[in-house]
Amino acid sequence: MALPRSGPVRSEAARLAILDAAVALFAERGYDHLTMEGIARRAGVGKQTIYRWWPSKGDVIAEAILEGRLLGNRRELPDTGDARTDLAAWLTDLFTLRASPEGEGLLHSLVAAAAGSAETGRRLRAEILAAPLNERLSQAMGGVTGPRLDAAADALVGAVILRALSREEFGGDDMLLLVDAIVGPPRH
Amino acid sequence: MALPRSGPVRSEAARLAILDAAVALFAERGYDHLTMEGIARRAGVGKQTIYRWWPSKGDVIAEAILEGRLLGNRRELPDTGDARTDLAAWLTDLFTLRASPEGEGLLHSLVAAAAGSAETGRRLRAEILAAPLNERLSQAMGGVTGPRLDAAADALVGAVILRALSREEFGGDDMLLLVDAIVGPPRH
Amino acid sequence: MALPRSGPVRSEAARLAILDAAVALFAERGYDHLTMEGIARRAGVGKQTIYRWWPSKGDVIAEAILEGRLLGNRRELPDTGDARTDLAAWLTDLFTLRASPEGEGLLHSLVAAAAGSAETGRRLRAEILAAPLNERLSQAMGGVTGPRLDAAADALVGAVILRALSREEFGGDDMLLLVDAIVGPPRH
Amino acid sequence: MALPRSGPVRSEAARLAILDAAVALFAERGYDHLTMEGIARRAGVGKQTIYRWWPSKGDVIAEAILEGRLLGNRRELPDTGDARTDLAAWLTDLFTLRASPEGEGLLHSLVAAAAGSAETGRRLRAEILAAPLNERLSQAMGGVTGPRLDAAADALVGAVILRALSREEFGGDDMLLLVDAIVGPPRH
DNA sequence: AATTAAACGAGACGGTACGTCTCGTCTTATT
DNA sequence: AATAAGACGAGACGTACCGTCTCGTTTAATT
Repeated sequence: MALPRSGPVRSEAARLAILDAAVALFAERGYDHLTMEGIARRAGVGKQTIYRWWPSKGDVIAEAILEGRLLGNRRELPDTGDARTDLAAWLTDLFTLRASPEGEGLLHSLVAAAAGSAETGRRLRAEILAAPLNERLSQAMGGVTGPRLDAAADALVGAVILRALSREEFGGDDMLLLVDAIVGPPRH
Repeated sequence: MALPRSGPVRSEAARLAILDAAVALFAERGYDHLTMEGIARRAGVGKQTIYRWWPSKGDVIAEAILEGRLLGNRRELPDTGDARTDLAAWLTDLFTLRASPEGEGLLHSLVAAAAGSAETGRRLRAEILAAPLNERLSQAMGGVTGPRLDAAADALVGAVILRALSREEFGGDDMLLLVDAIVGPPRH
Repeated sequence: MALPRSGPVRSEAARLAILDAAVALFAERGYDHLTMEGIARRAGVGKQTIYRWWPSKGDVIAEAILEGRLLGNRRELPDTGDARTDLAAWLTDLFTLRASPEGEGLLHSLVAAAAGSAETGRRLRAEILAAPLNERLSQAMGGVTGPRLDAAADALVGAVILRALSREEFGGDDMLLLVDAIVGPPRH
Repeated sequence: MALPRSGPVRSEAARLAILDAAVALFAERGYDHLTMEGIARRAGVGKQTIYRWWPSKGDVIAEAILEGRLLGNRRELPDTGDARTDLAAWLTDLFTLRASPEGEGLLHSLVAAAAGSAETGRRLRAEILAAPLNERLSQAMGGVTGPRLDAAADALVGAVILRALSREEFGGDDMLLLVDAIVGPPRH
């Protein structure tokens, strides 16, 4: 039971303004040009109001991910009936996140954020590996679940991240190859 | 034809002192506490001497990786005769890189460096996925080479990186499961 | 005619807690480390309770002076029969106010408070130049009163303040010399 | 003998810009609205450049006083032949320093600065009590010098400061009375 | 007794300034 | 010409207070 306390209550308007500002700046300039001061300025908020609720910029971003503000609808897989091509298409979409107009690319920024903040790391993986992927992947692998499925999901997404980090190109054929390597070759 | 030039030539002593200092600070405090100023101080070198030869701290680290100063002998796989357990052991070793005494863990720092610097990203993957891994993996997969082998290598290493980023635990059994998922189940 | 009003009246307990806290912090850390927030914290009082009754920290201190909490019994002169040495002793006592264990010295703090707040300035002079000094000084000067006496009193106290501000030393002999300069030389 | 050092030398342009800015802001807004940040902004200088050479705003102001930028020609006494009226006129001029267009008055600010900074206190007294006053005062008192003269000078200036602090009015007649009290009555 | 309204404690809010740290550039004297 | 040293303008860091503004609770005088 929470002990009641008098006094003003946390301002939801400020919270939203901060997350909005953080997301906008993150998209525009990337994670490591993101500053607490910049967020406060853009949000029209005192710095202390950010520090009061989040210990670091990483945790602000983590909360934004949790609310689905950074990945948008990228979490949902297409459904053409062919799980193999659906998975490849979704991975390609994830991969191309890395190229954003200015800044270092959203995917690199997410990875940088994850590297710097435990909470962001946890949430990023949880978001990306959300239900839709697991479900479809499980189907494609003949109903596998548990650690075996987790390993496959991590391998799929991890490979994409690794190639994005290395600035390797990754064509549609490569993506199909990757899916096959993990899901198994197409059955005739 | 090289145009002749008078005056002193680049100081190898300074170059080494800078790389040594960068590596030491990187290991002690992690990538994002690493500063140009700190490197110069520790190396006993003017800041300009760093800026003259490297555009950013990411590129200093990239050169250190290239010279094998950051991963040490972690590039070499054990050889017990059983490729499956050798690969799992090597991946576990890579994964445990993430826990360093202080700072954020070497693996997180390497990932942060890779996210922030194209050159570091390229070199990091090239280093980790060096010949030893490819060779052994190829053997374990029955002589596969080319894009098919690359996909498997990326999946293996990518999965480890993703779990490290998410601060997920990753036991020896999980690692074997992962290897099996990609290499294929153990043949009797 | 006061318009009648329901509701609680001003809390004397809060008023005293605030003045106590202000005096304690003033003595410990000096006028310019004194903060409204610190007073509220120490007094166990909401900030608004201070702002409701005083417009600034200077006015809180002014009220504390008015109630004799800052100068204590320093307002009273010794009485040895010899007005000349009594005055010198009292001035020396005032001067040594300037050396307090920590902080900038009570006298400097009082002067800073007076410089920053009109009300404090008025009260400080009124307090220091209170009846006892005027009476004794008048006697020593052969019954002079009015502007002539005021000028002498201001000269005496002002000289001490000026030397305190300049961190000049001021020995007992100097103090006698000062008294003589204003009161006139000792009559045989 | 100073040990030789390579590297850039202190920028005189920056030093002057800082002192100019400090003096301007001091005059416009008073000592306690004076901020390091404001000085840096106005001077077009990094904050570190101020902190590199002065530990506090008090010391910046102290240096400005030392260079005669704050009191201007107020240090010089008029010379009408009558020392008594010259002294009174000069004291009146000093007193009216306290009324500046906006802010708290230059004299209050100087006193606040002196209360907060030992160096400023020392320099302020040295500046105000400079040679011209001492010389004229000595003449008016029949050639007195040494501690006896110092006491008189401190009494004169101290009385003016005390009345300024207390926001007491101080007319020309009062000033003559003060001079007489210390210098002695006019000889016929 | 019930109503009403202000005083209270607590503390969140948008701000400003603090003093420190690092950035990348520029200026010295030395080698 | 490259170096070690480090001053410079710039600006972010995380903290401390400012003065204002809710909150929910407590306390009186008025109904």
